Amino acid sequence: MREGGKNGAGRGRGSAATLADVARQAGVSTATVSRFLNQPDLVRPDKRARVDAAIESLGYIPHGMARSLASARSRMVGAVFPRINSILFGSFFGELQRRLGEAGYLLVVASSEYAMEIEEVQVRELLARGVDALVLVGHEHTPATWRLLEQGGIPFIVTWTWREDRSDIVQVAFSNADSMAAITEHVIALGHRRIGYLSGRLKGNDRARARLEGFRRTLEKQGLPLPDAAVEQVPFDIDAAASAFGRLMGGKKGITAVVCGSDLLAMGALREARRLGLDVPGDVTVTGLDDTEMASCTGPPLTTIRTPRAEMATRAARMLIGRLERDEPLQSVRLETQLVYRASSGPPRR
Amino acid sequence: MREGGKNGAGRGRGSAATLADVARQAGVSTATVSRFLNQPDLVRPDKRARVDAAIESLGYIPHGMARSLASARSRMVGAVFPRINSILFGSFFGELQRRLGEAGYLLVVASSEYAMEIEEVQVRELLARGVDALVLVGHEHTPATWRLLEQGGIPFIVTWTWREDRSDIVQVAFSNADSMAAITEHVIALGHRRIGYLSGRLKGNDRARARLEGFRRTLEKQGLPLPDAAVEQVPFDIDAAASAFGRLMGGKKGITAVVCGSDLLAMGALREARRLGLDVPGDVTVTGLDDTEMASCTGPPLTTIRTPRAEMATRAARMLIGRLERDEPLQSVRLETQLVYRASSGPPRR
DNA sequence: TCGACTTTTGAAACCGCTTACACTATTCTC
DNA sequence: GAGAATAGTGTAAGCGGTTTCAAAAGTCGA
Repeated sequence: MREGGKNGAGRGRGSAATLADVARQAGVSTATVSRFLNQPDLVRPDKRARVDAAIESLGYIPHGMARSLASARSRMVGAVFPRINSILFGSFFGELQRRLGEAGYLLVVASSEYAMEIEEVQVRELLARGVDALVLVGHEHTPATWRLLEQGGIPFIVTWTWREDRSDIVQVAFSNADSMAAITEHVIALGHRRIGYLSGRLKGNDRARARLEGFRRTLEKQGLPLPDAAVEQVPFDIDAAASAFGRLMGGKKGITAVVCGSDLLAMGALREARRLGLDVPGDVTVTGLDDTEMASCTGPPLTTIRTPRAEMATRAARMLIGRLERDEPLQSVRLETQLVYRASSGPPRR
Repeated sequence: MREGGKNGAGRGRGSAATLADVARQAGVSTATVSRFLNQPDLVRPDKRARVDAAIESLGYIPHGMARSLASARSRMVGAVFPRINSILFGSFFGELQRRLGEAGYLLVVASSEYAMEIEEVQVRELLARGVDALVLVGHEHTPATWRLLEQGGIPFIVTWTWREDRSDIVQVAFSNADSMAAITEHVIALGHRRIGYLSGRLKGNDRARARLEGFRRTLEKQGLPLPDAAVEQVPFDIDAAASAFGRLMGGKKGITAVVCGSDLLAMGALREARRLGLDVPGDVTVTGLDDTEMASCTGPPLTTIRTPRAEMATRAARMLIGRLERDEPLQSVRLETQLVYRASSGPPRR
């Protein structure tokens, strides 16, 4: 360890090397070091080498915050999800993180716990942190949140809920209503006539609302009845779904199929069916929506709809990067979903 | 290309109000506004009101980066997980985020994809971003990573893998080996003698290695054989697990139980068992480890070990906050796990 | 070798906020 | 009511980079 420095000072305890230290050591100006870091081609090879060596020898790590402050770009992208610890958003978010990471961006997440007021706080927080862009789930946000987005002056993308009528908003999403309609048609085509619906909480969740609407629309179109008692609304939670399923099957409603608003709810339903000794799909058909990783592992494997989570993430990330790096325009994309027919659905036994 | 470009255009938040604007509008100095933001009690009520009004009327949002730069604290905590999009880490991470968020900290995550070199880059990146603390998974990291942690000068916590011999490191974790030993004992107690093991990749994953070791240790202790062919190692992936399970059950190895390194792998095993027409647990017992949310929904419900993910997160968050806010010392905590006996395990048929 | 250009550089002005320090108002003590 | 102690405020120096601007260095054709 050499101690030959001019002043001897500068190497405090926690004080890491700064760009100025590097400049001094390399015998160049701070501007040159900065250029070396950001646009190496602007620096002549010989100095480049000197700076490189200095950085190496000092173990210099650029100070991100200082950098952001000076350049007005944080290279962070914010995302607010209803819940982070769900397989659903997890797979989306993991992919998003990966793609952004490849381009040198950091993903910063917050979870709103399905509450719009919390979301508002989170958006404000992320904006304050200086994220360069924002990814949101759904179109439902408080007026204040919209205002923040507007004033924030940064690009943002709405995912997960496609709305035909929002051409003013950049969306990378799929139609929840159409997806649910598709699986409902499948169930009807199998011959079911008395169909129950198990939904997640509708409040603050336009995905859930759109799905229920898709279900209703389809039943109506086919002239099938939907008694109020055939719709259950519960928190997104396996246990809650299980007991709701019990309620749907109880009484003498004669329900032969339960369409669930998501895979998670369907899992709760399947578990309860097993507990009640009901055969699926013999006694009752159960369907999900999402096609999560474990949909193929339930007992029985779940008929569901595959939603393009990874693709949403990839597209959103690519678009955002294009916008941030090369000022390319953002453009809405509607993605498609697909029915995955497994063993949990079948014709009613009658 | 737009003329005048870099200079006037004001990218980012462009014309957002600054603290100086607020000060001017309120007729006080910037120092006072800053105090108002950070230690309101130091400001007299009348000025406090004026500043408050000014902030409100200007829609002022403090500039996080400038703040961090000046105060040398970012109020961000970094975390590097092997994979983000897994239920496993998701539940941990969601809780962590919540707890930290409550205290005004932002969680920034990166995923290493189970590769130590990537992890190293991520740690460097997070450090560069100025996180105030770091949460890691496992004890296995590259030498350079350890060096970074050392030099980084910020507190960090290792989670998920308890190691008795690392009293120098702050851990909030459980023993993977002991957990696996416990479930293996359960399987042996049921009467199984020829037991297969389905493991995730061992490289760069000390959790997986510890689990395998716990399994081996228990078999040995009981004097049971473990032919090489009875151990399969695959990527963490349901499909891979499924086919590995097929290989274990193929041939005439006479295996009556397959102990899996994680719930995810067990799900793959169950799926394949169903496909092969094997009855679980009649023909073969299958166990997991983690007790993920859907372990109760597989067919049949999975016997597994509950790992304290939420508690790890809570504790880690609390400790870190205590350290960061009140300079309290960090202290290792060993958490316990618990066998959850469900329907996928039972005595061998014969 | 000289002048017209084209790179490369360094000095210095910020970026927006925190905070040490000095100073002025208040409150307290006797 | 004077002097000491305390509370509240403003000034200005950073924090560690980026970027503008003009000067310095290098290139090239004649």
